[in-house]
Amino acid sequence: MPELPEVETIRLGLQKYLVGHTIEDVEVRLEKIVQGEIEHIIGAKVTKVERFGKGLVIELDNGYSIAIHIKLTGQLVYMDESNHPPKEIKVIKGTYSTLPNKWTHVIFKLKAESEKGKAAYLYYNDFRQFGWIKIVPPGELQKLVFFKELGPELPMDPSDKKGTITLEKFEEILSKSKTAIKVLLMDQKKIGGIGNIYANDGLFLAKIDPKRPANSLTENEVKILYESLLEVLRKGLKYGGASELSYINALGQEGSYQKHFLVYGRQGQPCKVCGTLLEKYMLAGRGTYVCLACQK
DNA sequence: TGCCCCCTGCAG
DNA sequence: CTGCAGGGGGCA
Repeated sequence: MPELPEVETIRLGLQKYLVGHTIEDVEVRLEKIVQGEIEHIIGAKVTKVERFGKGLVIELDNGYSIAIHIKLTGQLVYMDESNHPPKEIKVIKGTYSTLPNKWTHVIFKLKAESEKGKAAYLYYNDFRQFGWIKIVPPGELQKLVFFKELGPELPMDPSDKKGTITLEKFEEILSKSKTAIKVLLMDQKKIGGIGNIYANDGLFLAKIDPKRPANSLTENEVKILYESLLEVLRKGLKYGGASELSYINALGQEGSYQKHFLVYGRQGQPCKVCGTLLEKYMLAGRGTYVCLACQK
């Protein structure tokens, strides 16, 4: 998923449905996914769900938190007792199943919020098993490598100015690096949240060649790229993320940004601007999609 | 800064 | 069967 718009979509769902629930029990079916001591979160209540780049943090009322990274194929799905009969959710492209299934590695059992409320479950599924869940003691979140080294983000919400990357800051980040611009955009230590889909689409929208050294962009190109990235990220969020392989939101629903890809995954198909057939090549080990006519 | 690796499953 | 997949950590 697993880029900023997808993780943010999951966060919005968890914030809505998880907050207020008390964790009654945690069933770990695949040990390597979970680090830390489970007993510290039993009996604690969820107070808030935050996102840092592509990482999620579930905050608890006893000061502990649950840090989660779903990597490429993790899923966090909330279901309460009203889910009868159990609905099927997408597991992998073309494969649907009810929960829990063979890819469910952790199950959080949640108490009802009130006597009348319904008990619920939060399932963590991950067919490639790359994701992780860490039980973090109070105040120790910043000790995790992922959070310690995560760079600032682009301001998805125009009103969110704190700690986000302004155009001036973006210019500064690019000017200090001669790495290929696409590789820099995806470097989470420099900029948090952008992955392969939105880097490809953003560069296309800005008409910039992904291989260009970051510091070779003109002032105007930097400005256009900044606005293009914000546009594709916001569009991704608006469509609830891109469900290519296995991404689904906190209720198990698919997003639809994949229907609006500009260049990602569209090699051999015509450019939406000029009609030239799009190309694909590998750059730093990642699929890179371009219109050779539009992007310079 | 670049490569290999962690895994499983699907497309070609 | 081989190669590739929204990520990123650890190593040279």
